[in-house]
Amino acid sequence: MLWSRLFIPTLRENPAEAEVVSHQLLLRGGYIRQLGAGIYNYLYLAQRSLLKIQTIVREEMDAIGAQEFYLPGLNPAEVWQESGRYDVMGDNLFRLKDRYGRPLCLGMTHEEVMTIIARGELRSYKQLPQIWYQIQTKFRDEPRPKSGLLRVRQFIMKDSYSFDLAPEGLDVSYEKHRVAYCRIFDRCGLDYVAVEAHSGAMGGSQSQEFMVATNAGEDYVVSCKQTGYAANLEKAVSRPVPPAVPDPDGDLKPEEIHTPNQKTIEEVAAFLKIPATSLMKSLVLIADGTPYIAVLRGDHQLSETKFQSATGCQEFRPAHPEEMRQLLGADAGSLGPVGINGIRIITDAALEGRKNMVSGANKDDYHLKNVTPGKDYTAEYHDLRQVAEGDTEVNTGAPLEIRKTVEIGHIFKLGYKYSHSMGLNVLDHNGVETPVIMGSYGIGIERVLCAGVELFSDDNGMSLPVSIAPFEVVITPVKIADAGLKAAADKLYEELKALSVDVLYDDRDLSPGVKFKDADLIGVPYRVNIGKKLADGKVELVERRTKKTVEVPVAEAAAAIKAAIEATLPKAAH
RNA sequence: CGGGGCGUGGCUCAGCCUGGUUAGAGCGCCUGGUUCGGGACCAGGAGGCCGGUGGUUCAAAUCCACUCGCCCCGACCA
Repeated sequence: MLWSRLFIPTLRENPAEAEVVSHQLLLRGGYIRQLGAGIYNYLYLAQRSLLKIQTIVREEMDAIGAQEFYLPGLNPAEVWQESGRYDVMGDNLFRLKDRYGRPLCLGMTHEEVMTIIARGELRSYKQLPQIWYQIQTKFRDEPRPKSGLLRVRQFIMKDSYSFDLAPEGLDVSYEKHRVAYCRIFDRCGLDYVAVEAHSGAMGGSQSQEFMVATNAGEDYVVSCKQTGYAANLEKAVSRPVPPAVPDPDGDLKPEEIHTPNQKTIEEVAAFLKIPATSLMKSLVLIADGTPYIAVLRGDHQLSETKFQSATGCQEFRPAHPEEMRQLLGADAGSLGPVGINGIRIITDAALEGRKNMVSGANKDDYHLKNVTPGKDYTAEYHDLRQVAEGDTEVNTGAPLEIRKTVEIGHIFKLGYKYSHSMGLNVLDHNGVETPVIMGSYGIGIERVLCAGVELFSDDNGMSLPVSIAPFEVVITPVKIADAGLKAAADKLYEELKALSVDVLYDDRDLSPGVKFKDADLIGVPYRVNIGKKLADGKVELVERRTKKTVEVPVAEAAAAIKAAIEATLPKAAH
């Protein structure tokens, strides 16, 4: 492609609205333009990259025997009503009406539609397993679109669905996807981790997220370099930092102590001159209308997802001040689990075995010392604690790391949720109607691009992996008006095209600095400078990411570039 | 939905508090010329109903009200 003929509107300055790196660079590099909040135009460069990503996804999905469909983004409301998600999704689902007033919605995913196809056509176990996928635009009315292409209201997603007769079959389909996803993200040149994930409101048992570490992300991943353990913070488990001081010995009885105006853990700890690890934190929560008390070590944080799993509730919130007073007779700051009747108390497992700790006394300005969980109140232990900095791996005690990440893919075992709610059954070997077990697997196409940009950029712009860069190489004659340079560039351009290299030819009549800056900005992985060294029959081959420059004879340039590109591209699966 | 910020040529921003000639700058863009190894230089030029509506005033980019849009934090998020 001739750069002079292309629409690549690069920007010298960062647009004011862009905060995260990928957003800034995609805007500056002329990849995208915003149309509205969370709605973007993908211009030529973005489209080229996204198509390359999609091609990789297709090849790897096809390689595991998945079949590509294309399903509507516009769905009748009944489809979603049937599964119950029309209500569950709330405002996240875009809803509209047709001219006759019939309710429709825009698909966020396609479990329902796929299930409808399946239940109409899959009749026998002989037709299983099936893996169906599509690459489609999805819509979500995000409460807060942000971070450029990372959280948007319209985006492209590869979603696939597996249908199996039995859990063992699902295990196979799931594993196929896991392997395919690794191949896809490897081929896209990303550094990622597959982590254990919370299965969420979707139901289902096992679930893994593919995460890329970046500050632009919104998820946290806990990982261990030594053991390879990796999990979403929502689900991660760890060994807490041991208590700062040992618990007082003896079979002591709870005893009130006056703690005037000492409310927060820090205040109480300072006042009593004991570390936060010797305190108990009591939280009053209203889950699906029922009050609960969650008890944790003073320095620990409640994990919302773990609390939800422990109680099995749909949603919960902290109790209002009046509710706390009404239920426990004291304000937040003096609450504790001792002497409570009729409220379920859930204690974090980190308190198991502790004794003679300090908790609130359920009496303003008083705390209790010598509280022993399980003795002074009934302790029902659950893992409620969010993993914190400094924790160590459960089994080995190896150090854990907490990193901010962005989710680029998710695979999970759906189970029978849709088969049951929507009636997807087949006849098994014995002619008995059996519900089909499903899996669901997604990849955010734009997020793969964003992750590539986030991962690989410097002050000059992006340096995308070869496999997803819009072009593989850019030819930059230093001075296009120089007939000799132009002739050499023309020739190299033709040679590279003949070798099927994705080549961009910067034939613009601009000063070299501008062309170098632009090339660096849009992130083309290789650049060939054709300039004064041509007098010696040489051109420069520059690697964008490392800035490494080698001189090669013009005649060998095309082959050298081809070889460099080949060397970086992992092969497709078959 | 709660909190904060911002809307002025394509981009980045100044001007607004303290109303008053023709609304500015840099970058970009167009024309001509000189340049040509990391965002060149000279000369000339085009481009803005100051987000919208209503109000106050002799007079509004500037003050007031409403409204729309965008960004950020929080809440939320298969």
